[in-house]
Amino acid sequence: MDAESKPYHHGNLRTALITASLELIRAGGPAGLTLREVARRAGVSHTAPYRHFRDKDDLLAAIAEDGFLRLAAEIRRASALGEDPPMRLRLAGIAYVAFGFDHPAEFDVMFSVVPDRALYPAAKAAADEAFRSLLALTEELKRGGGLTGHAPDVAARIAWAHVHGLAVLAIHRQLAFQNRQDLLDFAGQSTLALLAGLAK
Amino acid sequence: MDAESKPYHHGNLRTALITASLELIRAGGPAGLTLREVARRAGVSHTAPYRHFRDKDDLLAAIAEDGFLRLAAEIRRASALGEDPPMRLRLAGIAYVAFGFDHPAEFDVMFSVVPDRALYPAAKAAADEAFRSLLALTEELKRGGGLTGHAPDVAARIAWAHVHGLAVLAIHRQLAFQNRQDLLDFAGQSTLALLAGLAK
DNA sequence: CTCAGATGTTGTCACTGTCAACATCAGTGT
DNA sequence: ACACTGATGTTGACAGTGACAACATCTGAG
Repeated sequence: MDAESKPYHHGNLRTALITASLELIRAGGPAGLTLREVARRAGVSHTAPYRHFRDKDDLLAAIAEDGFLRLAAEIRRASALGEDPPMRLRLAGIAYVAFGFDHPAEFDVMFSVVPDRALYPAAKAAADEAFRSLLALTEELKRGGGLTGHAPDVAARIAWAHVHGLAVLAIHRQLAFQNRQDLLDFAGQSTLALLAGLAK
Repeated sequence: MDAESKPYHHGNLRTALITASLELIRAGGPAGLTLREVARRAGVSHTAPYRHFRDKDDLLAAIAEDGFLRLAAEIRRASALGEDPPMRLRLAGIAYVAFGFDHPAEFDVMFSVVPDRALYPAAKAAADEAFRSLLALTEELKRGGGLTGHAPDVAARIAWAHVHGLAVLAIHRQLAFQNRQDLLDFAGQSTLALLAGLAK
């Protein structure tokens, strides 16, 4: 085929659809996402997406899954740079907030758009993996003596809620930060305070 | 008019529309909200809502405003029961989480559905009032010596993010609580740890 | 080299948000 | 007492949407 003619098959539609979806959500929020517009951007007919996703929610679940996998990777990457357990947990928390700030569209989809995660096992599994990355760090903290009075899984949920709230509020501009660095500095302070409290 | 005939004017449409909207969101999430279905439930034609709300977002903003006002009231009510500043702040935090758990539909709308709060001054004012209720408590905490190393407004934002994350994750069933009381107990533990950290 | 399954298209349907034009009512000024 | 004006509600229309069914095209396993 020459450069002008389009092949009947796209070749990489599924990925292209996810990419286009993220663009749309970034531009107009979750409400700005339209299967037909997604198809248009991928240069494909308005029902082509149904060959790759059962319905709109299924597409959102795929985006969420992808997001969780990348979040988990990001947490592990960042925490590995820390020199002791408290520092590793803090770096993980800051990475979480940074991920939310850097990928607000994915983040929104990951936590609020998908209706019932139980219906989307792949997305659920990815979310669980992200949580386990955090849990591993509180378990390590416990062993290192930096955690008294709380079980590691309790501490993991506390820490998760903490950074999650920060990320959500920052994304929706409730916290009036000027820039990314201000937010991350704030996350650093905030997680430090929480760690002090968890240590006793 | 007798009981069967409908008057031409509804009499209390605005309120009825908000009530019906909340029912719909509770049942089917924000995506389940449809202006036409709302109108149907209020027993009114499909364009009647436009006499009370500029468009769908305007209706959502009204729901958000109402929610923030009730949240602020709830925070003040609960915190007034505490005997010292740390306890008052803790009770406020628990009340925040309880509000999210008890009114998940409103909560969702308040924080994620309204696209740009700046366009809806009434909703923004209500949100600011809720935040000020929290800020008053951290200022009091500072005066009482329960807050070192952070300015009251920083502490207020940290506390807000903390309980907000808890509420959001609980609403979306990420935290696997069996019931309301488990969640509130958890919020109690969690805010205690944070307060300890903020005290130094 | 065939042909079955995977991938993409056309056409259609019920439903949605919104607008314009019109109908009815409630209350105020005289 | 009463007319009239603004507030409230209705009818009808339009373009855009998610989803389905029927059909077209391609690809690779045997």
